[in-house]
Amino acid sequence: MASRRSKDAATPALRGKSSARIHGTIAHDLGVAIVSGQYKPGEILPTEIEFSERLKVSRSAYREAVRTLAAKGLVESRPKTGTRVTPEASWNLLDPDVLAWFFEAEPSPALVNGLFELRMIIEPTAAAFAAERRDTQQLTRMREALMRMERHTVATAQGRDADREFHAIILEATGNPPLICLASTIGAGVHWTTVYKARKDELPRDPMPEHWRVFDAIAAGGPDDARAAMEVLVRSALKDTSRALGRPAPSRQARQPTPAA
Amino acid sequence: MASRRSKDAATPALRGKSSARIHGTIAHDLGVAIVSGQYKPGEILPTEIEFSERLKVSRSAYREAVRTLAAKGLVESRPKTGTRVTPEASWNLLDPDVLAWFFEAEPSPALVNGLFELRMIIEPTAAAFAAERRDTQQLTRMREALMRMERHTVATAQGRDADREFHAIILEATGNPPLICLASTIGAGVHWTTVYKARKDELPRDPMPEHWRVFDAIAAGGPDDARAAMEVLVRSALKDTSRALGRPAPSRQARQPTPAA
DNA sequence: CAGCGCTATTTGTCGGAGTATTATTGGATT
DNA sequence: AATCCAATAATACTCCGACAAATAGCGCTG
Repeated sequence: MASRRSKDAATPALRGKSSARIHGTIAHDLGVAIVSGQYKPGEILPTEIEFSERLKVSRSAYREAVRTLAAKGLVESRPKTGTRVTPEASWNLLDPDVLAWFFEAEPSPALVNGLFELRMIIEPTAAAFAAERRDTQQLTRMREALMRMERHTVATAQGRDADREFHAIILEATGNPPLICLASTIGAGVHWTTVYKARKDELPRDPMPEHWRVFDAIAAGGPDDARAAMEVLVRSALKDTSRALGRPAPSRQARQPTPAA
Repeated sequence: MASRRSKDAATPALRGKSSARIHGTIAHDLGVAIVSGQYKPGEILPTEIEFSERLKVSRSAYREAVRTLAAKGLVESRPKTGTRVTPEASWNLLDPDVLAWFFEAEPSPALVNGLFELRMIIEPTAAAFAAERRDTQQLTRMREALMRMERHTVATAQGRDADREFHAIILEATGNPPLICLASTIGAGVHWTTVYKARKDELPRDPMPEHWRVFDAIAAGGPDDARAAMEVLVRSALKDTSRALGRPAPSRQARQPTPAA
């Protein structure tokens, strides 16, 4: 797939954040190209001079983009050798940007399945911790998030945001810094739950009762109840999506890394 | 051959390992300064020109270092405003470098405690998955790691490396990409288990029997046994260190009911 | 008082020149 | 023949100086 930034700087969709900068867009585009397999692990990118000229940007901007990717473990630069795509094992999957880049294309079933397993591992215990440690303000924010989710439904972007926020506040309420950092990872799993469910079922089951049960248990300060309620929630989410995952996704055959001149 | 690891921590000019590049050392030093609280969240760094001159490096090199830190969520740069240290919530704690920077100074008890809780959450289930999914080669590597750990003991750096490797192979054997990425995080927890244990107990308990029991269960393909054995292992590690941390062990059974109304 | 354009400041981008590092090669040595 | 070592060449790394773009804050204007 050719890069969308042709010779003329069209600046199509504004990413909203700081991606307006050139080094940011290069990092984004190159990052997506790498995680989508367009550049494979072990492969060596063109030299800085050649690639920056091809992209019509200065070497400085290109180098800063590569520095960003190197910080996330996607590439490794050394003199004489060049800049090489690192093996997937060293990619920092937990980085919010890397995860987002994965989901910009259709993510691999292994990754989506891994995220669900991670939810199953993390969230019940996190809910139990949250039941013991949450403060009243967090409780209020959880309630508001669920009410927003109920009002907008998960069919809308606002409803899905509220869903993610509810799960994020639970992690925040654990007071555990590493767990809090997993919010974006868990959030990605939560998001794709609804995507797969909407794709598969014409009449999706209402997710609100399960969510309210988790909330009630956390509000009541019952860690065991919270754990059980969250287990039910995640398990049903897993069930909703496992069939969608069992079926092979629309196959996209291996494409050559055509260096479109 | 083994002469490369003459890392002197007190050599400002000579950074060990592969970060001989200037932008790498600047990123490292600034990163450590930030996570250790020398620059606090919300604070604005000196301008690029001033800081790069103070550090006696070019603006380009300094900018690349900042780009690395921004990729890890530690800072945020905007024209006119400058480069600001972001709130801790947006720091990517799961990034191996960030975690290492934390541990270069004495990490906060909240972080260390959080890592142990994370181990408690992740590792038992990971061991169960590993018992079902490991291949024979991974089994061999686990055995070799444990034998190295036994030979060198955790009093040596080699023994501790072998310990971390054993836990990493278990995560790898789950086949779950996000879990595999957590290896460095879990590894940090494993490492600090031994540090705190050595600091507290004059005659540390032998960790090998527990490790071998986990291995045997994984080798036998018994997920429930593996989970139980790993729970014993992590729980005793948690017990060893909770006193050193000066916090009551967060065992949820012994935990008192919620103080919140 | 509110809105709005101006300005100053800071990061962002650019091009070029020279340096440091290192994979490779080929020759000298054993 | 195999091994070691020095020269080589390719590449990223560093530095410099200038200009462009963005924007927070201020002062002007209505």
